[in-house]
Amino acid sequence: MSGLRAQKKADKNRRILEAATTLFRKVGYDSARIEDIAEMAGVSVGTFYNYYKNKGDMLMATVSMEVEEVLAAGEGIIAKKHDQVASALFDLIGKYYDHSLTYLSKEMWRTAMSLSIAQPETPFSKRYTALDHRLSKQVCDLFRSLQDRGIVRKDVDCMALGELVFNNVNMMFIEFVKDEDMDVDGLKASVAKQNLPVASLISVGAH
Amino acid sequence: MSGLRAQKKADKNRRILEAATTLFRKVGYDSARIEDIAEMAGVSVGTFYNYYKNKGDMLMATVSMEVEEVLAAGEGIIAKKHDQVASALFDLIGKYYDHSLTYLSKEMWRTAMSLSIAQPETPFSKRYTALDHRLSKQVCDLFRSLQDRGIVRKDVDCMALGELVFNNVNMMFIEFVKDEDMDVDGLKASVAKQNLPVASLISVGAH
DNA sequence: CTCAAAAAATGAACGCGTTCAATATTTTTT
DNA sequence: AAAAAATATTGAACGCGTTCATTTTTTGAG
Repeated sequence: MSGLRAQKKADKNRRILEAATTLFRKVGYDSARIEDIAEMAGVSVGTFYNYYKNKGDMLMATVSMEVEEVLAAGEGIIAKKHDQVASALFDLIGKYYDHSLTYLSKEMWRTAMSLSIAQPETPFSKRYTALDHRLSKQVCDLFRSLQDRGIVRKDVDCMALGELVFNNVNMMFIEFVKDEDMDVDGLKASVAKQNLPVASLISVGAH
Repeated sequence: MSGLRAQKKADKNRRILEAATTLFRKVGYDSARIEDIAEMAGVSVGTFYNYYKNKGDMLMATVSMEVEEVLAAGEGIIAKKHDQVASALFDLIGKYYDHSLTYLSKEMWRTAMSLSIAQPETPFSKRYTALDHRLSKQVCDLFRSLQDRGIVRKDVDCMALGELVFNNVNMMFIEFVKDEDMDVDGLKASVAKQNLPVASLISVGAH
């Protein structure tokens, strides 16, 4: 039987991933030791490193899942027939933020962001950055969609503005995960306030 | 002589700081081992930890110096009599970026940012965040100053817009330090492009 | 079925940041 | 000036992520 090796491999992969995510959520990323993850998965420490390049790599699976789902949900929001810039932005960004803690804790987000900044040449960082860019592009797409439907002024550079707005969304999310006391509603309110001048200025018919 | 202890202390403090910054710049933050810093400063490893809480704390001294100088320079920019929003922003932000690599390398910036995100409860992170907020406030101040002088429309929320613009400046700086190939001019050009729609929309008399 | 090559698993050892009990130095008290 | 108290220094030891030489398991050819 030639599939025995592949089967064992898939099984171990699953067990390690399961053990890691369980422990990350239970005791936090930092306190979850590789030794513990390996033990819970029923493998040795060395085997862990056969399946994952390092501890941070384990996070990326979860981050990826999280962001992919958010991107899919975002497409649905963009397809809607919004009649206001501010509310369209609020919907899209709200979706991002609402979903953000589904699989990841604030501590896990902090670790992921921290890693992606500290070691930009790693696959981890590159994948993280790529996901960020897709989110950024989605905000641009929303502006363009609104512009096509006559909600946003024709003379606005949607790409530039989308990047600006998304970078603010992202930076505010960093502040959010840095502050254990801040809740999603507070975050959404702050960002909505920051977006308001922009929304009002680019709206057709305003002023 | 009662000052002997204080004198020795100050001397060691200076030697450690000097050794650390020298090594950080020479071999990079990660590769500079505490053991090496201690040896170069002529003290033991334990003594290093008597003077600095941890390795990251050593960075904060440098980051502080860097940002304090930038803030001072920023005040000068704000005091100028600008007649265009776009060019005023370009001046202020350009000053930030031009100064950014004076004392710190990209790697040191990455480490500092990474630490401030990963461990938000540490004094390091709190000081870093406080510096960020002062920079953000300065951008708001610039908008308000332009508004007072009739360059920016009266109905614009300068606070909200300043935060938005600064968060973009900050996020773009993160991308900059993550990419060893990107230069300051490229960074300034990208951010200028992102600011253009905003500058144009809030300018008095435009449209 | 046998055996050699390939693939995978293992855990002891390493590197480095950090801690802490023991030691040394300086200051204060008498 | 001697003893006691306060403060500073030290480096061996610890924790944990990561590596790697060795051992075990699986595979496919003869």
